[in-house]
Amino acid sequence: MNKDIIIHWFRQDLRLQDNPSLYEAANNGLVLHIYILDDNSADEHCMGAASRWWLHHSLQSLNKSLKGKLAVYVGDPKKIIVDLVQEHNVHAVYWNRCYEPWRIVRDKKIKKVLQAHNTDAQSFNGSLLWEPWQVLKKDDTPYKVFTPYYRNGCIHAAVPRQPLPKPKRLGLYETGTHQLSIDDLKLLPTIAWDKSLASHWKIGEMAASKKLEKFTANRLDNYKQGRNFPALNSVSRLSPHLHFGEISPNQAWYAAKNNEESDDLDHFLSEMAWREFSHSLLYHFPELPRKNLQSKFDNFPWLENKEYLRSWQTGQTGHPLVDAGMRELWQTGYMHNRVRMVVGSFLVKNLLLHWHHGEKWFWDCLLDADLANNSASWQWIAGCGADAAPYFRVFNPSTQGQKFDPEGEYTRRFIPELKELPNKYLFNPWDAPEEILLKAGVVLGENYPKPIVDLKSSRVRALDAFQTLKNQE
DNA sequence: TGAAATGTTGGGGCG
DNA sequence: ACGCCCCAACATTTC
Repeated sequence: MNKDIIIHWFRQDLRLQDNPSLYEAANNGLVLHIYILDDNSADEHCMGAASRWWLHHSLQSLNKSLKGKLAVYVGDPKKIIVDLVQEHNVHAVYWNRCYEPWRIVRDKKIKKVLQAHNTDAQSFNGSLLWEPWQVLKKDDTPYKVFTPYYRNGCIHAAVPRQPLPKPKRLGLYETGTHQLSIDDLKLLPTIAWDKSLASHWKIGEMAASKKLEKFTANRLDNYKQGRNFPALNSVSRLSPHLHFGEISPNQAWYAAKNNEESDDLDHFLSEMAWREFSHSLLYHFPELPRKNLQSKFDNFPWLENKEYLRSWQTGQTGHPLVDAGMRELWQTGYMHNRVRMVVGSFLVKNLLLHWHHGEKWFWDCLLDADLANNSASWQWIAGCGADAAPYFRVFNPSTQGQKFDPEGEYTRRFIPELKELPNKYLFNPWDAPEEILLKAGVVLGENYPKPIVDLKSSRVRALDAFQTLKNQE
């Protein structure tokens, strides 16, 4: 009978480096490394299909780093962990905190039960630079505006923890009775739609570290400007790695800081801080994923229109930059941030569909789907969030295309049917003279859709809808 | 981390 | 030389 066994429960921290819980566990005894797939606690925010695909591969990678000793389970974590504690004389269970409201509720219960079993249960900070309860205004209420949150709150809070090394020994303990394999979690899709995803991503801690290294070494110098141009390779694309914890924000923060000071560096750090801000909002406003933070939006006259929604989801709106973004999402599990804003604005404003529809679709399709970031960002673009874009800030997808994809490289990459169309009409093919369309082999309504809404009138319609809220509140 | 409408200014054409 | 108009370029306001 071994009294020194500690469980490290992997959750959104699928890495060995800079893992506070794992570090503590490995320094104090034999470690039983576990992962539990819990599909029943999250209600409508059960993990989406793209995320499950990523998770499968990330677990494979982690298991390899653990020499095949990662024990995986499916079901209720409370029952599974309590059973393990009793069967193996585990004296402590450690994990890194997650901030989804359903997880907070669940984990609190587990902590209580473990304490009742005289088992030490400890949680650590492995996913955020600052804990949401540490960055508060002077009156102890949470910040609702980003700039003071970051400039006053974060910067005056304690500096983020320096990354921890990988533990010297992993203390790999095996239960001996364990049966399930990662394949048994059935995370991969039954129809093989994931082939195109695979060609775009390398998954796992090693790949994440390399990507961070390359980003901070080569590309940070043009980040501030370059991040607006979806055709460029100027953004980090670290978001899925961060979401699954293949890399920690602390690692990214300090890797970036090791470069010389610059506007680009500052901008990258502030983008990292947006991630912190979203998590803080979700923590302090647990209804963020469903409920408008500005309640006057509860009466917004959203449309219900299945055709609109379907066209948006499949990248068939007839507005090239919107369609390019939506097809990028479908094909790669990712969308460039500039384009996320454009498609978001288009859904909520030009199509007048509820932001929940966008939030749901992104949740299912994005490899970096993250409850805090996704909810906060949709509320931001819809105008109903805490520090949101004003509702009347309607993006014009044609103008945005001309500004941020001037050569059409990004748009043509995902809409090959418009490949031959000259730049002048790439973002407004409906204005192109007949002979130019003919020459480019484009037949609107046949091989590329006619626009499902007119930009000018749909913008006016959106502003009118917004006006109806004016008298309230 | 908007875009369109409206206002202002200043240069050039022209009577 | 002058006033007038036009309009591009830029600034400000509004949604």
